[in-house]
Amino acid sequence: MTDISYPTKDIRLAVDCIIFGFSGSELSLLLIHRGFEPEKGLWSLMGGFVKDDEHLDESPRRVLKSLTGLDDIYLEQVHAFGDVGRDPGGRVVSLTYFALIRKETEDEVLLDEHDARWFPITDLPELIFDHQEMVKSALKQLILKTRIQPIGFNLLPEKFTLPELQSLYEAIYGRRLDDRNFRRRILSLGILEKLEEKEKSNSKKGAYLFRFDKTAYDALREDAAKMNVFLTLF
Amino acid sequence: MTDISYPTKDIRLAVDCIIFGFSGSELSLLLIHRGFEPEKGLWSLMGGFVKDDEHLDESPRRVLKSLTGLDDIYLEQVHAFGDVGRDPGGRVVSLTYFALIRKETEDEVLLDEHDARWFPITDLPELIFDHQEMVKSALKQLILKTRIQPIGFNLLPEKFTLPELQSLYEAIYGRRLDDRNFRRRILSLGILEKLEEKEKSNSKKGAYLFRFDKTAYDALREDAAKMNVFLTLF
DNA sequence: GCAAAAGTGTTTTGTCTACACCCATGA
DNA sequence: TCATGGGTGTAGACAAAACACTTTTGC
Repeated sequence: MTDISYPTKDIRLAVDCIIFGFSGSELSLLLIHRGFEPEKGLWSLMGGFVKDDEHLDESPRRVLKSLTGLDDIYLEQVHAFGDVGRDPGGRVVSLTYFALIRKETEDEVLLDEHDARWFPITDLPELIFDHQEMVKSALKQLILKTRIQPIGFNLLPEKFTLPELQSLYEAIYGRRLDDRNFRRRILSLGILEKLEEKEKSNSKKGAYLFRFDKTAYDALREDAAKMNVFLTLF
Repeated sequence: MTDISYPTKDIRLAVDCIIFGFSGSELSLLLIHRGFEPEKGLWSLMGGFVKDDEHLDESPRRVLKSLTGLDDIYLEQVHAFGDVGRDPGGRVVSLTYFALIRKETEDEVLLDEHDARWFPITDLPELIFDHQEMVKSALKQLILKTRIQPIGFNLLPEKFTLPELQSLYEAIYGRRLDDRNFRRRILSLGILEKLEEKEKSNSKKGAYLFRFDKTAYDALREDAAKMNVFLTLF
């Protein structure tokens, strides 16, 4: 939350966004520099108050649009934080959402205006209030969800290489994966469409580009649902 | 939510509890009969408004205490529901919590006073507002969580038999499990302490009682955490 | 021709599945 | 003695883990 007015003594409802991005081999978070008291100078999640006539899930969309210029962001509600006194300005209950965005699609000018910066998830600055805890729970949810739903693709360009995809999983899970096993596993699911093109910016040989095949995934998921069985992607 | 007053035009924050219980071989939900308009005569989740100076997680505890007389209930926050117009009485954002309680520990008199009744999860009555959706998401979370954390024990007495435990998992997952495989798997984790006593109410031979061994589980979980690896219970 | 990343296969190990019979006891 | 639920073992299928070398090509 960045809004500094706390008009009533009643509970106010805010949203805070944990914005994940990925590039190279690093998972990172978009944070904004807090230019006012309290806790001026620290960093915080992007947030805002929920409007009276606004659908809950619209609220983070509006906030993200204002920060990045982007629509169509993958968003998932994480948790409501409501300790009395968590926000020194009054009783604010904050709903957190994590967002997955494709870095380099965001609007640099808007980011600058908000004094926003990307930080590697492994090296975050000090955050205001309970935002550290919010990040932690969002990351946990991202990890769990990634295992069972193909949401990671929202962090990659539409076309991506297998080494890129592997790096992403490694960044999310925080551990190295065996390339051969990774390939075999992810390809065996049949949810990746191999393209003819190669991406040559990372190597001389070039790596084949793939695209996520939503239709194939939906079929896979339906099969699993029919048998009341758990689907694990990786 | 059962409170019928909506004092302001601003967003009000409520909690609704999805109360799971287990007995025999059935997972069930505790619902209350709605005695006033709108939607009088239907059934609803137990709920209430969050108080101005109340810690969020305290709110469902208070609500549950008033309904069942119980403290020390396993509670987990699920999701915030905030469609504009989801509650015809005003803008109410409702936070849902699922609760796991040991049936037969609850206070019958209080339940009667609230016109509360247990319903099998497979055969629920019509619910008010979006409570159906709330139940669905809570059940989904229960299923997912059960796989990776030993929360099911909160639905069983402290001492339980393996057939009981298996029935519980079957009820939660909604499918039959092989007894031999179930036993092998759950025992191999080493998180159950076998007692000398037998429980004879379900069979002539009697089944050994077990107790959840939290210490062993914590050690197991820590090992998994160290290796950044996923822990699956069943 | 060499450095750097992409791509490929096999063996071993362990885990999950499927499946059928004996045991203990109260009635 | 029989009906009922509790308890056990094994073989085969499958999936995961471990592991090393070849390919391509820009420089």
